[in-house]
Amino acid sequence: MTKPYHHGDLRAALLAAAEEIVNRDGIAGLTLRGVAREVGASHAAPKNHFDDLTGLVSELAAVGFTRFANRMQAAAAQQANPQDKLNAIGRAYVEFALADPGLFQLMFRGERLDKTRPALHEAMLRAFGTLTGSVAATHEGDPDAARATRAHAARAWSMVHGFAILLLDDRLNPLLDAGAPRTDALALLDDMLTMG
Amino acid sequence: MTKPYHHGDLRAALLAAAEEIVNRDGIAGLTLRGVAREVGASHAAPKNHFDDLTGLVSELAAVGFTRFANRMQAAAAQQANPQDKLNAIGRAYVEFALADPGLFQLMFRGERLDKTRPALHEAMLRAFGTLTGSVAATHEGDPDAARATRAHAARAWSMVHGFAILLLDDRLNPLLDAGAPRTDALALLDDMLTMG
DNA sequence: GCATTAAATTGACAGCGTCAACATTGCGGC
DNA sequence: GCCGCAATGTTGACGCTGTCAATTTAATGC
Repeated sequence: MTKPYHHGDLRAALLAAAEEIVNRDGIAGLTLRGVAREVGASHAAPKNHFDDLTGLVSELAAVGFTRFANRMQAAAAQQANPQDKLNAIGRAYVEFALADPGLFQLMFRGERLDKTRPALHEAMLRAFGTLTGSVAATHEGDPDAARATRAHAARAWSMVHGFAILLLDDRLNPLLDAGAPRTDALALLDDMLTMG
Repeated sequence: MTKPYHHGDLRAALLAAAEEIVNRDGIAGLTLRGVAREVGASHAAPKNHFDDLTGLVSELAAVGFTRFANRMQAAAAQQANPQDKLNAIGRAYVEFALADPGLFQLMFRGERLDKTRPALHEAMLRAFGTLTGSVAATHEGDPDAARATRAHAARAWSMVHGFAILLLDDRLNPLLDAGAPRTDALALLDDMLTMG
């Protein structure tokens, strides 16, 4: 907690400002100079903490994936049997996307991400491991467990991810109640998760 | 076929160049000036045919969605029963994404798309209508058809879309055969589509 | 207390999207 | 067949962006 140099933990301030901007103005509105401006620093200040825009975006994505993994684990912990845990993770997945839409989209924008950064790589492993691990738990004692688990994990993950992405991009509107699309979306997700 | 003005259908040439660039260099490499440069026009030439970058991107997305819809319809036409048609559409969905990755990602990048453009709006309706219509065909005579169809459509669409997106972003690598990820991905998709 | 190193600023550069002013080309009316 | 007009394309400028090099400021290590 050593009060650092000139500003007072500029690195954390930049990350916080970046998250606020991306959730408010979308990814297109997230700019290196804009973030610096927001915290009252010079336009090149971020260079010392993150090398370039890819660095800032990647570190912010790491923060996002860590929180993402925590949410999913917390949701799973409130359920008893494996299938309920998996459904709770799916719900947490979509709820995270709805709560922090800009951050969520940034986390899955591969082109501006350096996945070899340790913080990001580790956070991604933890988030995806939570999901795939929960799928594997529903296949205990299954004869052809390996193959079934792989397909099941890919299906569960693709389903909730596709739903979240399409939802954030207003692509599912034709299927949703025009009056309350947000809450209806979660109802629709429940139908998807619990149908045959 | 009237040979137009100075260039010779500059509009079509710009769209073709844009598609080549986006599939080669990714979305980040698609620039208004770069497209103009590619076809030997001045940097502001695109303004006459598309108002701005959003216009060019939207018209290119319209081209993409039209081709996308055609591929899905052609795939469905080769199958007899409704369930096979739906699976064929899912396969065509992912194969399109793999064949034209840049174009596919651009088509689902809502922030740079003007969905009110007639060409884009119509092409999107046709593509998504193909998919949801095929789902509805599997629920003929179903008692609670409306609700079941909605959830089924959302699930099928989310599944193939999430799979395509995660695949293009190298997110599914942990689940894929490292030796031949592309072909293995289609095998995994088949497992997903045909599992219980 | 001083040298060294980290942190932050300043100024510059090229590339970008966009706009306004201008030049060129092809078309329809006579 | 010519002429005015509208469509098409070019040029130049503006502010914005990311990035780099040079410089200044502040905190740390000895």
